[in-house]
Amino acid sequence: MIQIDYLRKKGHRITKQRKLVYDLIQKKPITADEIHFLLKKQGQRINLASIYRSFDFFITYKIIREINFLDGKKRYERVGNEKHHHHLICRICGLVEDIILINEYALLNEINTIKNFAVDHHSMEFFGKCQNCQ
Amino acid sequence: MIQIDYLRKKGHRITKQRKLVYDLIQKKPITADEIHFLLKKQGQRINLASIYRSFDFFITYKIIREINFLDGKKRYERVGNEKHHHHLICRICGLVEDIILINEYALLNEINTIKNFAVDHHSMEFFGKCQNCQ
DNA sequence: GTATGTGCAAACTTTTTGCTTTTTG
DNA sequence: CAAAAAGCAAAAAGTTTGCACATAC
Repeated sequence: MIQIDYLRKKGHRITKQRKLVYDLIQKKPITADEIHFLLKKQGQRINLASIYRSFDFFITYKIIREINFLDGKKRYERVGNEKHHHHLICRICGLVEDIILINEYALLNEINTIKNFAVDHHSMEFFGKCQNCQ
Repeated sequence: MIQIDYLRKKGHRITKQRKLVYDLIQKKPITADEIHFLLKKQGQRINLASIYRSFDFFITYKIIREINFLDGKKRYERVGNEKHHHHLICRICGLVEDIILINEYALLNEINTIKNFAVDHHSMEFFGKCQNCQ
């Protein structure tokens, strides 16, 4: 709730809709449409436009970020305190697993120094078959 | 022209439009709209729908692949014989530079063995400031 | 109470599809 | 010439926006 309290202190209102969106994004990367569908099923009153506006809002505060799994939809995931991670996306069952890479530092260093490119954000997605689906 | 000849032998027609799309994708990652705009400017007769259908066609033969720079548009790039590469995307000038990573093998090995996830494709994009824009 | 945020409807952007006409081989 | 691909127009997805109404604080 630390993030939510912070936003409130900043003078923003934590509406029921924002909270619902926030809570769902905590669980796993999700699209606007998935959020809309899930909440409607639960009988919640929420509009797609509000979901998109919530995204903008949370992105501004770096509470969520956009990611893309090459399926034509934008997905959003939480930005927590945890180490920057990436995704394993199973083509069979659709499972999305977070992964933290031991060799990542070497990689970023390689880019920053050898290429002299100042990286401020990066994304890595790995597509294939998960343990269960192989 | 090896790829083009291969397609012809497969019984496909290499139309003027397909060739135009093919040639542009050879140069750099590009969107449907950019291709359309460029070709129209050159006075070529080509329809957006045909561009999208060319994409599907070339993707089927793994001659191009889809990539995503988180700007809401799908981009396509050539799949050549060159080593699998990734992208440095400058937020200032929009430059896209290909990069081949020394430490990539270690990374993929890490995923395949430690996570037991069979990677068949992956994408990495690095956002930031290029040498000139820093 | 009032400013901020939501709902709704319409617009906009990107991509896809059905059908007719054109063109490649 | 016949099959394959392109053009055109309309539709489908996904996302954004203006404005009236609702609500968090």
